[in-house]
Amino acid sequence: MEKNKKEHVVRIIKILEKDYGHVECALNFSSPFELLAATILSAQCTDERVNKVTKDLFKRYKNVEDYANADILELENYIKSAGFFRNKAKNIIKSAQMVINKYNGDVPQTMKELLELSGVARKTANVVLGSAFGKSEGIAVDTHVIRITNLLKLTEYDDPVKIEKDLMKTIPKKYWMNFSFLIQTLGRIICKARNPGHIVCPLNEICPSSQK
DNA sequence: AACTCGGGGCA
DNA sequence: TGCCCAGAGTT
Repeated sequence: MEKNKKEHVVRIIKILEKDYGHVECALNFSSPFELLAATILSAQCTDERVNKVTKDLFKRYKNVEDYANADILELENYIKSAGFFRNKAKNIIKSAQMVINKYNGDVPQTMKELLELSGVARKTANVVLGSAFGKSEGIAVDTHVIRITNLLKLTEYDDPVKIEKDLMKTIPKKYWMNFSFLIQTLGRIICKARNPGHIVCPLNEICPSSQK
């Protein structure tokens, strides 16, 4: 029973990997702090918009010190189109200062420590742990994951904490990071919140919610 | 549990 | 032009 559920999820992952690959992160970054900043920016914002913003942002600010010493109004201006820019600018600067003061400039690599940074909750921490360090402690659950795992009947709740626990039981650990990436990609391109593209969906043979 | 924080995309 | 989308923090 439990074994069948695992095989079913792995089958879903394999199908999505054929279309969307193994990149394991939708955000562009070249250092752990850049990924942290990009992931803080991705709250309530699409990854495409974040990548547009970080293109210039990462040219202006080169390292953790640059963010820690940033003028908040200037930083706000760079990230404006990511939304909630006042909160996010404050959070990025505060997190940079904490990384320097508490961790000697290195982004911490545990869930417990990451959650203490500002602008970082479980979703962001899971993305950073998985994509920057390959040290997943959980599964990044965003609205795409909630919507799509419920459609697939892998989960049956709206509570992200409950969903993450359920998924951690059924998904083998080595797939944890890529699972979120693949579901988010599917959600962005095909299985949208409004008007899901059942006809062109690579999962339409498997998905209980797909009309045949 | 409810509220706040902004901007972009689409009808 | 108004509605919907996408997380974290505070009260």
